[in-house]
Amino acid sequence: MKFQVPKGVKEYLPPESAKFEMVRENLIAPARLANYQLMETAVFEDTALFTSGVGESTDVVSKEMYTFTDRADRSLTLRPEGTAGVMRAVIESGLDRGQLPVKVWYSGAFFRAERPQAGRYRQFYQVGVEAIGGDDPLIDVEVISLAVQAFKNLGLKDYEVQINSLGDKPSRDSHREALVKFLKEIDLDEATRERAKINPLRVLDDKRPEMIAALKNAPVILDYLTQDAKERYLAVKNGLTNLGMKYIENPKLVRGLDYYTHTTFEFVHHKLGAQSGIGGGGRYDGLMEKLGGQSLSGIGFGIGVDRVLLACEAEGIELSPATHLSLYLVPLGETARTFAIELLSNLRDQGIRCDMAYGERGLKGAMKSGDKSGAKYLVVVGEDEITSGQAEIKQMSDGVVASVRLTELADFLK
RNA sequence: GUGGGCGUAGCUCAGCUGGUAGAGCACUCGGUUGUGGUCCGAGAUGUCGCGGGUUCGAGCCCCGUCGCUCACCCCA
Repeated sequence: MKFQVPKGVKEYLPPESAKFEMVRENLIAPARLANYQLMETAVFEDTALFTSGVGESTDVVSKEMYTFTDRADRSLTLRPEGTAGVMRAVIESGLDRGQLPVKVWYSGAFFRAERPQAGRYRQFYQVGVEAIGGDDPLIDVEVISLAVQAFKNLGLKDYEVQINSLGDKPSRDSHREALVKFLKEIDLDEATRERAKINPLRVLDDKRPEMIAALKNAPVILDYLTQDAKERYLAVKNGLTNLGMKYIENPKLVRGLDYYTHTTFEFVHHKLGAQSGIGGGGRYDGLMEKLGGQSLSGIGFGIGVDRVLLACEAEGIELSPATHLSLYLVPLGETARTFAIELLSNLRDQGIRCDMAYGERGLKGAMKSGDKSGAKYLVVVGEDEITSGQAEIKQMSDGVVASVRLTELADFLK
């Protein structure tokens, strides 16, 4: 039996894994600077959390969940998204009874049982933030700006920020009424008619050219916003403009999860294939209450680490690891090997990144591995060096050699 | 769930109208008993995805199957 990685799971192995690490760190950094704190929540949850939180009618819940039964016959599901779990944990722990807003970030694997494709995996990685318990439109601005800042730090350019407002309940209700009426008058295929019945809003999201044409004059929610919703949307847009952030209004932007209200946004990259959304999110007033908590609003985003990595590659962005090996030791003989491992341990104690040639290899072979390790310096340690305490340290880039006392190696490398 | 493309060495791939399996890179050792990268030499590695069929003979043709991949749907 030859085992292989489960279908649709993308693994990151060295040396490419260094790029993944870089991307993830860059996505997290702006959130840390803005006082968001880490939240590490359950990877699997009670299935009902997602069916009621994310919404029965969504594709995610209706056909993409990894659901299983445990030994006590509980129905559990591998998390397909991050917000519901975070909300559950906040309510459960009472974090929302302290100072507001609660600002948290998370990073980890999520699971959806879809047919794999470029940039779409069954196990994928997201970095997300949530700001819970604050109605200030400036929080919406902050959340969007965190993502934009992260993209900027990475050097991403060829993408756009799309925004829309889904309004509050009264806005949605009157728009829904108009939309249903509109949809009744045009020709729809079976699947779309079905979707229209469950959640007409999502019909607008159709990307097929003929549907886009048919929906050209469909009522858009922006025309049905209540005064209040309109003002709040305007405040968000003004906030973005004040920060010098470019965005494109997309009145048909409807996100795939049911809990969104008011501000919604999506980051779309231009050089990816069909899966061009590198992140997205929005406001979710009402979600917490629906999950059994108090009535607090919230807003957050999820950014796909896998897709941002692909986007960086598509733009030709160099993602080299920030730190590399500074010293490589080549021991000659058994005594030297024992000496070397001890020396390594001391150096690492002082924060030096170092490695050595293990095994009994010829000098040439050991030098070669030193070369490939990418270390900045190399030191050969044999009987002579151990007795004299003096060694030659070689700079690998140009072969220049200097003399150094072994006891002063750490200082030399710092 | 539906459709297209592709499965040959660790990796990237070649392999003619069917004739008995190859290159480059990487790896190990040596040329140089204590100094890498270049060069030269040597070595190791394959159930040609799997199963069946046609044939004297199949990596190549046919059928099935599994996997990967891209796209639809949808999303990170």
